[in-house]
Amino acid sequence: MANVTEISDTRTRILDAAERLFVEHGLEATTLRMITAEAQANIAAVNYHFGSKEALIEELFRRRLTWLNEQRLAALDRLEAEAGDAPVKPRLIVEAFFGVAIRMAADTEGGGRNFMRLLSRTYTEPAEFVKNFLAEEYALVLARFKKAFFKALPDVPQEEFLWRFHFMLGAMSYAVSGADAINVVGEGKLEFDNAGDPDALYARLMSFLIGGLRAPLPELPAKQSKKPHRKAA
Amino acid sequence: MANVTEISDTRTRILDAAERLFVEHGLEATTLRMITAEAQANIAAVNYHFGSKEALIEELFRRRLTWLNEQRLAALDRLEAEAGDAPVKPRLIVEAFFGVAIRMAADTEGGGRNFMRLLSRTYTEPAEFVKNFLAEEYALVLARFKKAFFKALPDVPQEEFLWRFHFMLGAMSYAVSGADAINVVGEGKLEFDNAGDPDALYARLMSFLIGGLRAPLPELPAKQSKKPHRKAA
DNA sequence: GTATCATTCAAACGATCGTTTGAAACCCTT
DNA sequence: AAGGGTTTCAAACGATCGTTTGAATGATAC
Repeated sequence: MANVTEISDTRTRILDAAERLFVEHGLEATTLRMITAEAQANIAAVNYHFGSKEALIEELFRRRLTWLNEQRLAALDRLEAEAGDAPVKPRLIVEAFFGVAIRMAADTEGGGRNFMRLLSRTYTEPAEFVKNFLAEEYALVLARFKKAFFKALPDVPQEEFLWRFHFMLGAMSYAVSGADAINVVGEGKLEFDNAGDPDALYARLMSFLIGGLRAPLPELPAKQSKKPHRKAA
Repeated sequence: MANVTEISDTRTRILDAAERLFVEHGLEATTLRMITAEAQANIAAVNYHFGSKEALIEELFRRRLTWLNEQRLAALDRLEAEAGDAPVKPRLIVEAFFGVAIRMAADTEGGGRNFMRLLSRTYTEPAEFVKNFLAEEYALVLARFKKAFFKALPDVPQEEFLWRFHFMLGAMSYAVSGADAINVVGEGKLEFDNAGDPDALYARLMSFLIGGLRAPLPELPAKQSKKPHRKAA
């Protein structure tokens, strides 16, 4: 162990370079040679420091995601402490969960923005080991927030809420992906760079999310009694 | 040309197989050998019928996306014809744009479901040629719908609306991705298979989208007068 | 100075990728 | 039955992937 206080700078350079490149090209299309070239390291350094490309990806997500979810839980802790036995207002829970993420996505220098764009996209990533890893990493924080939401929204059926939460995640994902995709919508006519004004993006997204969360409950089509089995049409 | 009425079944089998596999593994991770194996065709058939993997992907998107967008435009045409000079109600425009997509996503037999899941994910796809292709394919339909929305929502600033439209696309994307990602949220506790009840999903998503679209406008942070250049903090 | 460890490096590994080839098989018209 | 055009096939192409190797280099402790 050469230097304990500044653990192998190569490791960090590789992680940072990988983060940038994964956002730009995707997990599969980014090669270890691209990464090590950008990190100014040798190709063998990846397997030396991480063991494999897969392990590198996991470590890359872990170092940011752990922090992100800790922040989320801490924010929820504060809210629940303030509220005492009363339920926390839904809007505040939404802000605790998504606000931390949007704030992280606003960090252009520290790489938080890159990571959030990567994370958003990865939520629907097909690769099996990524899905499993994310599910595990999210389990605790999701359980806590779901519980808080259920308590805060007693009039909303739980299944309905879970869907709305899912939709909210989608909206946030696209909000963070930002200019990548929205230029398709905006046709370049308007200035669509959320890095230019993260506070505005935050305000916009929150309005939208709260609006969707608090929307009138849908009239669901004729409830098929419990187990329809839906044989023939 | 062997048979004009039933153009080379191999072509179609390859497209269908590719669609299934692309959803499951992603564009990059799906190899031509996997595709031709599933399609019961020879590996060379892809390059014979399409020219390249890239061309196969474009053709795969084109055959469904063209139809989808035609349906969207037709639906909008009907709405505008009914409304005459008056603006069409926002909720109806939303239903025209997203309803067609959700309905397509409900088609489990014809492959529409697979395609919509693929399309949703691909909207944030990093691959350059995919982005360009999608932007081109979407240009017309987006222009029409944006115009209709602007007319229907004169009180909403256009930039605000474009963001909300962007958020709506994200919500729909996740709605269609369905069980893939939502099991992370649902933890398998609830039954989360939108294929089981597409009508319910449609109703849920519409409520959410309309709620978000019609949400109170956000209070944007201190408007930096036009061109802030934002040098130092 | 020397032994010991951690790290870096150039080079090569086998595997697999998309693509190409040239011949065989097939189909339809004459 | 013969011919020409279309489609399929097994096999191979060069390129590039993630990974491994073994020696060179660096830093630390004795």
